[in-house]
Formats: sequence, C-alpha cells, structure tokens
Amino acid sequence: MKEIIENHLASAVETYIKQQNVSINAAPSVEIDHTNDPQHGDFASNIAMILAKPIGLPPREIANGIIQCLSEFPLLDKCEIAGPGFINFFLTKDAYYQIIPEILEQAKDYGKSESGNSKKILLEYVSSNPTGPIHIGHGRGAAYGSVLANLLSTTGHKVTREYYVNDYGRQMDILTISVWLRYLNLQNGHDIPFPQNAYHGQYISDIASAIYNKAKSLPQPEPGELQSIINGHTEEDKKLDEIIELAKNTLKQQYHEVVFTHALDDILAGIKQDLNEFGVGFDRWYSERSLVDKNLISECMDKLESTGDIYEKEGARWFKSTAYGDEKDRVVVRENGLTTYFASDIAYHVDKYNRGFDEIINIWGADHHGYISRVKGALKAFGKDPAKLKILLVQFATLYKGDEKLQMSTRSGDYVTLKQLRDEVGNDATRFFYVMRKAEQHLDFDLELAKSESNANPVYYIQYAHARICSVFKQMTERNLNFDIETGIKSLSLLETESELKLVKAIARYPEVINIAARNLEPHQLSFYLRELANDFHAYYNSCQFLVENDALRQARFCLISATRQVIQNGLGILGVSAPEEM
RNA sequence: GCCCUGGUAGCUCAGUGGAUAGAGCACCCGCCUCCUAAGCGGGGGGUCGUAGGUUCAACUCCUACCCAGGGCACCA
Repeated sequence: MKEIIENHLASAVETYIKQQNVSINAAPSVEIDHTNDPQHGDFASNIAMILAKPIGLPPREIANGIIQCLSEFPLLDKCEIAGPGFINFFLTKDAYYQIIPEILEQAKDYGKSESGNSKKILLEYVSSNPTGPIHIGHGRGAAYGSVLANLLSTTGHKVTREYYVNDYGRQMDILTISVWLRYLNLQNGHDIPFPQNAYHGQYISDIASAIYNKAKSLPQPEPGELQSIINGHTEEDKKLDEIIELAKNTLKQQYHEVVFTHALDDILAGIKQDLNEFGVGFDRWYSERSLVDKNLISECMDKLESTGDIYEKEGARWFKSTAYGDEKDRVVVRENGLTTYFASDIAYHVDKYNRGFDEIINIWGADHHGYISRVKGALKAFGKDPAKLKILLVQFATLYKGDEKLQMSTRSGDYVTLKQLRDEVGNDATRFFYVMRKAEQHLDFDLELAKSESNANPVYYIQYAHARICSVFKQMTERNLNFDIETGIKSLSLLETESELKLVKAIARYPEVINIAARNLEPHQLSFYLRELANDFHAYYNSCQFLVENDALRQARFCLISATRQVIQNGLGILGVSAPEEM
C-alpha cells in the first residue's frame, strides 16, 4: 500500500515539476510516512516542504499543485494539505480490511519477508567463559542475540548462531586448580588453603566430589608446599601462577587433563542446558582450543610476522595495532611464550571471514568496547574489510535487590544464576524483560520487583490478550456456533467502530515493524509494538461484544480477532515467549 | 586524561529531521446481572542535561561543556 501511494505521488511530483518549468539539480526522493495522529490521515509526505526552496514557492501552494497532478486510484479516500505543507493521505476502510484475509491465509508466515536476500550472517553471542554457570549478567546478551537471530531469519537472512568457547589459556588453568584444590580437601579429609582469586562457587566443589568418587588417589603435592606458596607472595596472581605450576608438575599431563576435561565438560554441559531451557540455541559451539589444535593462531602470527606487523619489546611480541587505528600496540605473545587471548581472537575472526559470510555480528558486553578497534585493526592487517564486522555492545544489567546493588562475579561465586532468575520469575517474563529496552540502555534489574510484581510485567498483558481471544473461540464452540471465514471476509465492511479500525491498522503494521526491528537490530521495537497491539485489542474487547446474534457481523469480528491472535502468536514467537491459550 | 553508553513526566523507559513530545508504574475519578477486571475509559503532571551551530523544520544531526555508569593489562 505504502509503495503504491509513493509511486503515485512520485509521478505527480514529476508532472508538477515539469509544469512549473523549473530545473532541479537533484530529484528529491519522494517518501511517505505513517502518521502518528489519525487526524493527519494514514500516510503523510513532506515533499512540498523540501521543494519549497528550489522552486521558490510557499510549501502549501506547491502541495496544492502536486495534489492537482495526482491521479485517482482505488483505496485512496482523499488527501489534504495540512500544517506547514504536509500532504496527508486518507485510505478507505477497505484498504485496511484487505489485510485480514491475507493474515488468515499466510498464518505463521505473516510478517516474513525476503528483504534479507538470503544474506549469510554469522551471529556470535553469549560466549561466556566456561568457568561457571550462566548468570544474570550474561542473560541479556543471550535473550537479545536469540531474538535478533529470529528477527533476521524471519526477514530472509541465513543466520548461523555461534558460541565461542574460551576453553584455553590461563583461565582454564585457574579453573583446573580450583577444582583440584577442592579435590585435595576430600583426599585429605580437611580444608586446605584456597587462594582468593580462584573460583569459589559451590559448583567447583561439586565437580571435585564427582572426580573424587571416580578416582580417589590422584597425585598429591608435598605437605606444606601449598602453604608456602600462599605465604610466599603478596600478589594474588603470583600465587595462582605457582599453584598452576605445582598442579601441572604434581598431576602430570595425564591427570591434569582428567581434572581439566571433567571441569570443562561439566560446566559446558550446564551452560548448554541452561541456555536450551531458556530457548537460546546455537548452530555451532566454536572451541578456542580447536584454533590451537589446527595451528590457526600460529599461522596468523607467522603471517603478521612476515608482513612486519609484529615486533619485539621487553621480551614480548607486540602487534602493531596503532598502524591500523588502535590507540596502542597490543601484546600477542607474552614473555613466557604463551599467546594472549587477543592472539586467539585474531585467529578466530580471520577464520570467521574465511568461512564466507556476508556479514558478521558480534554481541559483546559493554566492557569489551576497548577491543573493537584492536580486532578491526587486526582484520585490516589481514586485508579484510572491517566494515563487514558489526559489533553490538549490550550494556550490563545491574542487579538490585531493593536498594541494594548486587555484585556479579564468577570468581568469588557471588552471583545470581540465570536459572535462579528463570525459576523465580519464569522464562517468558525473563526473556521479555531483557529485550524490553534497547541494548545500549543500562538495565536495572530489580529482583524484588521482578518477583513481587511480576503481574505488572507487560508480557502478561500481551499474553492475556491472546488468552482472551482463545477463550472467546472456546465459548463460540460451546454455543454450537462455528467460525465461517468465508462469510466473515465477505462481511468485513460491517466492521466500522473506531476500535475495530484501530485494531486492523495495528495488525497491518506488523510486517513493517518486523522489518524495521531487523534492519536496526532492535528487538525492543517488537516488544513495544506488541504492547500497543494488545492495548488495541483490550480496548476492542471492552467496547464490543464478539459473540453477537448477527451471523455476518459475528463472523467478521471473529476474522479480525483471529488475525489479531495470529499476529500476537507470530510476534511472541520471535521474542521466544509463549502464547498461552488460557491464563 | 582518552574511549563507549546514557541524561525525556515523581519512578522505569519509548520516540525512522517533521505537525499539539508519548507509554507503563505511581496518584486521582469512573466502568463487571454482559465473551477472563492480569482488563477498559478519563484526569493531573515536561525549560526533552546546559549553551551554541546546521536546517524551511532539531528530543532527533554537529561542536563544546556539565552529570551518571562502564572501559582503558604480557586477564579472559
């Protein structure tokens, strides 16, 4: 509809300009917009105001001239000049009611489009370290990414969802010793010293007991060895380094591997299950270790060495990222010979590019923003186009319990897990809450409020609209009436109350909302839309009775609410929120 | 100091350069002999952080400044 009007308007503008006999350098793009106020019609164009200057006439006069040139076409009721020179288009009711049979016929496909042109997109999200369970801080990225994936698929993109598993490096060593030290408690029958910066969560002890139940006699350090390490340093990181050494020397590779693998597998399985239950899925779990095993990191480093992008300083190897727009150079190989996380990230991103995607999207926590320029810099060094990589920063969710701000730290074991949150407020409310506001906005998640007032959450408001429609259908069956779509569609012109018109306009807008939300990568647009749609329905519900005697009118109304139900289902489906039949 | 993100109603937040800046919560007033009141209708409430600039038109774009949160590792 929008395009039809735009085309008519464009040709009218063309005719008008010829009539005026003026030459305009750049032909202005003729566009129309939805209006916010029904008094301004359904669509409005600002073209007259844009032309005012080049033509040299008052906007209202130009608007009038354009309207004279506009050919009539069906479904257009009238157009008016308003305000400073807007041209407002008013559609006939039939123009809107046309959408109802379309929705009923397309059903689940209503709102889908091919605007993505099968573009291949790699979407990486969550990627939290496998050193502990998913907590509330990760939940937002999870919900946001999964809705984004749905939005992009719905609009005709080919999306690959990926989770980057940091199963390599120092953090894994710390995880391993954390488990090992807890294991030693069980072996010795009493608590042994535990460094402050190791992982403190209960799950560490649980993994340790699981290992202990299978193998009770892993090698032990000499008595007092641990204590002397812990007493020997004031710096926490030095303590960890020495314990890591001790663990490797004591357990040897064979048993070290046992503890490590057990810990990683256990935690990763938990993460997968958690996300799965939360409705967050992945097509691929990409292991950082696999980069090492396939020598991709060293290949990348060699390449950078050969192009002279790496130099030595203070015993370490540095990538010259300042040459590619970063504010300082970055270490890729440490003095101790180990590669840094950044080195892995270079290899990972180069591999992403080599896998042939049209667009690569990373969803990162806001604390990672400092990495953007160095990763893009590295890609430039490899001759890759950094514009293909879009990095979306999701601001952290700060958790409050009443007025008290809760800290989120995997190390200290001081956090609320995603599972706890889901158990308390439910999957639907949790998902909806996370994507309710735009990603760049800080999110204050008040646990008390979410728990105590979960009924005030808009998700229930939307679900309630769906449940009400289902309930009405149930009542219809109980009264031995049936839903006759054909009669209903023939009778749509009987729908003429204000609330009906408002509702049909709302459901007609849905495909456009999906497109905008996908294009701007803004799931919250859909949340807001669904709330408005539910409002329009509830208003309708209160102002009109659906189960009326008049068969034609009843069937028409059922067509409208059936279409509405479909749109709510489709929209909630994209958000990953259920559409219950009763509440 | 540098970088990122916010600053819009009492609170939490929407707002593709357009017309009188909008929701929810909270507050006040109405609405169930009728399809679920987890609902509907009405009302009060605003110098859109501040100051300039661009534009026919700025909450929206640009610059500077103020305030808040986050980030600036041979950690991941």
